[in-house]
Amino acid sequence: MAQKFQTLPGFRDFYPADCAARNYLFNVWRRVARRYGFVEYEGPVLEPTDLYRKKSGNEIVNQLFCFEDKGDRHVSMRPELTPTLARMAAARQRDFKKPLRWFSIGQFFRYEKHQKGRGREFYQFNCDILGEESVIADAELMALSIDLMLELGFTADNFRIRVSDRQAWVSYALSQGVSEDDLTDFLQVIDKMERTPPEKTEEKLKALGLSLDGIKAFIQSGAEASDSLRESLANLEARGLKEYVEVDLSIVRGLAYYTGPVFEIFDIGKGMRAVAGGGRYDQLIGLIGGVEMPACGFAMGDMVILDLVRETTAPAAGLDRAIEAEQSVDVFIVGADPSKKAETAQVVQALRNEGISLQYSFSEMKVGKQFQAAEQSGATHAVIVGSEFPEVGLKDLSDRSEEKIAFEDLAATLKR
RNA sequence: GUGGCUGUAGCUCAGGGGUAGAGCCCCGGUUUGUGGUACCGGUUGUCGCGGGUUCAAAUCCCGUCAGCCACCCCA
Repeated sequence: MAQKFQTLPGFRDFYPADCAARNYLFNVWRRVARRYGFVEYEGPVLEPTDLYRKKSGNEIVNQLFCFEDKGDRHVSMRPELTPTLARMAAARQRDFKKPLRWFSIGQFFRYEKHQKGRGREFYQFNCDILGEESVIADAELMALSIDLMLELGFTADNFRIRVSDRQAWVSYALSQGVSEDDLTDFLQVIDKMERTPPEKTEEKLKALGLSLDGIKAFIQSGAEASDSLRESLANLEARGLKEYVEVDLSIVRGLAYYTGPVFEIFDIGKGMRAVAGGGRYDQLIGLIGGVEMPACGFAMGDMVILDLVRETTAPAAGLDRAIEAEQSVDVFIVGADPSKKAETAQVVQALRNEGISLQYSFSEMKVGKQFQAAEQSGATHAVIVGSEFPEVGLKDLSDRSEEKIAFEDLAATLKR
């Protein structure tokens, strides 16, 4: 009895339809990034574990795919790209004109329990602007993330980008007498406020010398709370993107390293899942790479967004079309005369040389079967190579019309 | 890490102590140069794995592994 193998927990097989879906998403990511003038880069999949310790502390090691290599090095499959980006940008920062507009599409690994929208292996689109202090850079990333959603077929009915400003909270807290050392704790309370009972939040705020009412009033103040929010909002409005944007100061994002505007894209509806998120992190490159450089960026993973695409009618239709197109050919060659095998091969290669994608049957098959296969191949046309060669039949598979045509005119006719 | 649900054909699932089932998919055929429908036929299972109870276990019990979902976390 053969041993049965299956994928490791949290890992996925990509059958052709899955790969087609993934490619569709990658193409959208890449197309929109290019439209914004971003250039693609990539880093190693395996990095020293310390690279991630430095940024996020020791607890993070629990969620890393880490091990010792044969040279006794402590290494990790990358759980994210930002530390790699910080290292790369810092190492050769003099080589590039500022600001850098870099994006990347890659695979990441986290040793976590597998559940909906989350695996141990996933793909992520990362998009960062480095060496730019202007809040217009933040707005540019927000606009880009909105365009990703629109490009996938979503509308204002499906999603919102919720924007906030960590700096506004820091200023508020300091003005209320919160000490520098308590800032991280304070931001965490705000971050968890939505899913924590009010009494508990109140209790924690009291310990910091704050009141829940005061916090609520501050959240109510919205964009008035921050100059950079007002500015980025005005920019997005000028772009005609206002309907997608919502100021929500309750968003601060879990990560400690954000220093300014932060944003998340949420689906509208019961789930309210975050499909993308990011913000400004002006200290991180200095911390990791030793070169002070302001920066902002965001990321979008493949799992939640593809779930959402599949659950939403118009985007799902676009995805399905792409999946079908990727698995189809233009033409199917029907061999109607077994004695014309050489001629069939000649036709096959001649058309492919013209850039036409095609399939044909490798083994002898009844003509009826071949048309069935042609149907399933997604081809729009069938070319029948038979005893009349070099005259061939060109059949339009959708309306079943057929014409006789000289082989030498075939490619040109098909490319019309 | 914690909890709930589920594991039967490639897929979706029914059956619930006594001969292993359906639909879909796949393959072949319906008289040999024309396809989507229809009809006929065919392949596929240690009923997740291990143990226990029983004359008898896919079925009941225990364990284990895996999957899904939620919590935690989310770079």
